[in-house]
Amino acid sequence: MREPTPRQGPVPRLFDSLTEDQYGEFRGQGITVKLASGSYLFQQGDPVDRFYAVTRGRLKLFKLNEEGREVIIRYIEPGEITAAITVLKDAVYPVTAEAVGETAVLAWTKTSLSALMRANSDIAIKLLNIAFERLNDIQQRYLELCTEQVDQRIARTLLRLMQGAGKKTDGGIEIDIPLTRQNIADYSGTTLHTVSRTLSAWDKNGWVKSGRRRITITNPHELVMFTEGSAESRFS
Amino acid sequence: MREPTPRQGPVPRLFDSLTEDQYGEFRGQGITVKLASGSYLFQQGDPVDRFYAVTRGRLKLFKLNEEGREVIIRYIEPGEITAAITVLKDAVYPVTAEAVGETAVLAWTKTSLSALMRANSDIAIKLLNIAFERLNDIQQRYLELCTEQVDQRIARTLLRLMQGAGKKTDGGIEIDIPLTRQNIADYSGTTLHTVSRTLSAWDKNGWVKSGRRRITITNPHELVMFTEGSAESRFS
DNA sequence: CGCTCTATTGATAAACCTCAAATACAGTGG
DNA sequence: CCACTGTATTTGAGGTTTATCAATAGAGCG
Repeated sequence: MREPTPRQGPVPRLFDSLTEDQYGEFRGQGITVKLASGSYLFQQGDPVDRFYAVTRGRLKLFKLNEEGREVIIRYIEPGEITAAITVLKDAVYPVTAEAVGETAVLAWTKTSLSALMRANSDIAIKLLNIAFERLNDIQQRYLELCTEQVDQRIARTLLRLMQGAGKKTDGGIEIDIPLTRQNIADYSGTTLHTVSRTLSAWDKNGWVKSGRRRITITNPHELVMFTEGSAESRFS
Repeated sequence: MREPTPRQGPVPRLFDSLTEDQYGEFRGQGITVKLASGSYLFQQGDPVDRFYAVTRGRLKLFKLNEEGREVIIRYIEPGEITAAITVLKDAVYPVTAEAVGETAVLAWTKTSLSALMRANSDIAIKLLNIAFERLNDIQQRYLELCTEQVDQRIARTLLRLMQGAGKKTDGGIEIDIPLTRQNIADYSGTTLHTVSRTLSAWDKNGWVKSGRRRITITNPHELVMFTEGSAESRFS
């Protein structure tokens, strides 16, 4: 009995505990927003007003420092949510959300989510779970940034992107996001030049194939070995 | 009408929404654990079984990488909680918690916290708030680690420690935690040598006074300016 | 007073960034 | 189909930051 609105994407994991009726009703309260590639859903410093679930495309969440350098916090894939802090308090978004490719999101107001939380206590638990997962992820990456060399971090970045947006092709697993060298640098904590050099080396190695805004991981296993292997197996 | 158990420290902010009776009852279900300085409350990889609030002293939360390098995630001060993920699922601790100085914590079981959450729905909200705060904090530090130079990060580390554990003295604000240069390095993402050199310079500057395991910030204002000032005002 | 842990400081080296220039690529409009 | 344009990528050279290595000095403790 879902489908009071036409199906527009995966059901966000947040709503796993809802019945189809409950989800249908809640979904009906949300507004679909279509975003052109590169447009901002919200920006760092804006007052928080909505809570979002991505249904198509993806969002890049990033922070800018004072000098305008961009650091990518994470990509929000279809079925994932963002800006959940909306429910809790008046705040400002701590990050900017930019659409990567043609993207659609569902947007709900503060009040609508609060009502849902009151009606279904599992939602708060689920939100808490998601928050802890993200805390874990960023803490792990913080560790890596502190202790690992740049090529190891780039390898990890590719594997993470593969995890979230990998598409099996005959040549390997393609990362289904148009990514520039700069984007990968912003995700790995380095510069586009270093990323370019590293990918070139791995291209020759046969670990990845990459072109303009396109990366295919041809040998995920070696890449994993490289992230684990503590520096002895640096490529020659 | 609190005090079914003797008062042993501040009421954790998590419990703000409880009445004194409710808090008293819940507190009665917790067990006080005393920790000698340097002992571990739990370790990275242990199965999660308890949820804790610090009542005296403090906990250092850190992660170790494969080579044994330590990275400090945060300090848990009296009145703060940790290991809240306990309530949610079977997991392993993603960090190690070590007592810094003589430390006391209250420990509750999974079931006891779950019961409280069912009885008082504000607890889940409060937990969510705390999780978001910590997410924010680590994301901000992740940004800083990506974009700032080491002396700027050390300055920020000192200011953060001052915020959490600063004690006004006649000479300035003393950080009331015994910290080695290595500790500060582990919190700033650098080495003890670099920290030592930097603190020496700032000692000559008159910004801080530091000795063995002891740091006093004599000029917080200049230190703040330094974190904001984008590199032009590097000390001579 | 010797032992251990911590801190300081210098010298050296490595990793990586910055700057610069050339090249490749994908559209676009003629 | 092709030249044109803007963006993305590659690659080299050189410099800076910061880690590493090594040696010494100081502080606290039994």
